[in-house]
Amino acid sequence: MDFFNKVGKVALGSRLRLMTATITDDAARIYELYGINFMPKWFPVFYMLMEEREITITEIANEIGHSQPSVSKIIQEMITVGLVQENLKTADKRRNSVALTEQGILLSKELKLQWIDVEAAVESLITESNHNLWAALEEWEFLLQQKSLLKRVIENKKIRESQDVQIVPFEPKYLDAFKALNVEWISTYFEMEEADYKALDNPKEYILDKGGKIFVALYHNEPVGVCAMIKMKDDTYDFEMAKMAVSPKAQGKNIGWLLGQAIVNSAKEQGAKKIYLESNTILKPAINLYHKLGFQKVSGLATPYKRCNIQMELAV
Amino acid sequence: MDFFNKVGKVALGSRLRLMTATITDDAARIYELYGINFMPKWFPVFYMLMEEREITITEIANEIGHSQPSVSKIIQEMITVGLVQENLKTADKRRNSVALTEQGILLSKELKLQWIDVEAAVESLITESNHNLWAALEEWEFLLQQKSLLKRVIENKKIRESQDVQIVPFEPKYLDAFKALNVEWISTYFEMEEADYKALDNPKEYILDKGGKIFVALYHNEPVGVCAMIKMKDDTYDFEMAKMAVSPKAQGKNIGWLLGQAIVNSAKEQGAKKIYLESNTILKPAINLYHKLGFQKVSGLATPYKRCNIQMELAV
DNA sequence: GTTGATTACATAATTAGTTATGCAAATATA
DNA sequence: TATATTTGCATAACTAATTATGTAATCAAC
Repeated sequence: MDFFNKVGKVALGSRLRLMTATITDDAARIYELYGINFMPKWFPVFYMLMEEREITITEIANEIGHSQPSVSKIIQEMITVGLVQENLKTADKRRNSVALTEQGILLSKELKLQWIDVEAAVESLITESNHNLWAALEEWEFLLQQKSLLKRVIENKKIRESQDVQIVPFEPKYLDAFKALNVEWISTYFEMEEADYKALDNPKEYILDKGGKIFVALYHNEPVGVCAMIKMKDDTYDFEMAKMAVSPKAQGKNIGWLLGQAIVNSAKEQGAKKIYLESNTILKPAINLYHKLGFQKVSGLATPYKRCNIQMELAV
Repeated sequence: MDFFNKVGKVALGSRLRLMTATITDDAARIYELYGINFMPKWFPVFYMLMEEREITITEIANEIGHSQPSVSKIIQEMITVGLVQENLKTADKRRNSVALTEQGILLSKELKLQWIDVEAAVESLITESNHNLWAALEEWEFLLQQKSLLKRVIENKKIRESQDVQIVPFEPKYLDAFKALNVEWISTYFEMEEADYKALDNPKEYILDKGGKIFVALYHNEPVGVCAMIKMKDDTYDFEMAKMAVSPKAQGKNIGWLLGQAIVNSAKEQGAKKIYLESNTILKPAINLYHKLGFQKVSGLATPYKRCNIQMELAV
């Protein structure tokens, strides 16, 4: 298809669909050719019955990767043409144990001959081709099980969008954003406290003038994330990472990571040894991010915040 | 899937179906992720509209390999959500020329970003894998267009079944079969003639004793095909190939070819130079077979048969 | 030993496509 | 130029799957 070369690999799904359709169409004609009264869609179920002699519907579904209702219907169809018998006595009355009838067993012998020919035809296609479709499918099943297409796309989205994110130092024009972004999440999960108002209303006095820094994340030149590093008077810690906030509208763009990295790098440049932070375990994505940045849990330090139930540190 | 390794390549269709399902399922979730109100199945149609600006439904269908009703429905769905407009004035009033609306064009810009991410994800899968699924699909589309799976299976069936066919020399016990098989086809297409009865009733006298031969094709030890080589008194030709008959029940097993080969080989062994035959052009498969065996059309020879309207020869 | 959760299955509703059919417009043909 | 054929499309009917839902049987936990 010329179409697919034009469109590119986004059309993988469509291309697969078409290939599937051509193959199954031919499959139907092949059964006709052999004069066998058999529907292609019965194949995987029938095959399981050939192998297992007696098996339940759910077992078949799990094995062949169909839904249970799908197998249920196929079994019913095969019962009406006399290939399968059901309700073989089992202890568990919910289970519907099914098996081939005499006629089914007879048919399986005919089918085996046909499958030899089909297998040979597919083999010949594989031999003729440079790219092994069968092997590719097997490999892709594995790769997609490891990490789904969705996950892979999310990753790529993050990377692409984080390229549009700029991390810049604080300027007075970001004063409102610094407060608003923090108030947004704090008041969603907790309550604003005295210490919050101090820092958010007077960042110059409480953060910058004391040797701290604030970074702002811009997405398309809009401030969508902020984070502060506050100079500590402590012996062990040089800076506290605090007031990190990312707008919900801009989530999934790696912004937290980029802000955290900016803080850590800046601390390094200033010769810091250790960074400290306080948080709450209900903020799972945040805790996750801190872990990724390298922070480790510590305990026992004094804090002015009620909402703090976890403390972490990072040796720069 | 363990199932597919157990079953083997007959299950290619099923395996493709499952892969298609997983990919399209994820595709739907990807659109959700980007907050785009767009159905995966719209994709190929929408893409064509992006490329072509104005295009008819049948044109789209042909290009993307869908049926026309499928495109028709998709277009209608996209019209109801305001992405597409229809019935742009054309000279030909049957045609329904469609195009993106302003809103559609706007959406296409969002979609392009998403497709970049999907393309990158597929690319990464291709890089991670040894077997290139995309390339395999392209190659298989080509190979199947050259020769469909059905045709390939038919070929394999012929080969397998012709292995069960034995070509043996005539024996008295095949006398009835020799006559019956010939009467069957002659009386279907023509009328039995004087010369037919002579040869079929007394093959010993009219064929074998004069230095000719008869071969019988056995399928599961049943005589299902016959063919005679009759010694000719002519200067140019050594033998006439005649009375070839294959039971309709045993067609498609290459039996004609095997009988013909037996005749040709036997003629060679006896040092023959040229073989002759008579036939009728309404027997297309037979004429085809003679061509494959190497026979060429000649003309102008006398014949006792009314039904003869083509004469052929083979230089051994 | 009752109650709640889980399991096995059937049935119903939905989905994304397909063929089949019908009709009007356009084209070919006698 | 009348008539037959072809084309473009919509609509209907069907297909092969899916999710959603309901129900009886079984298992688990107090």
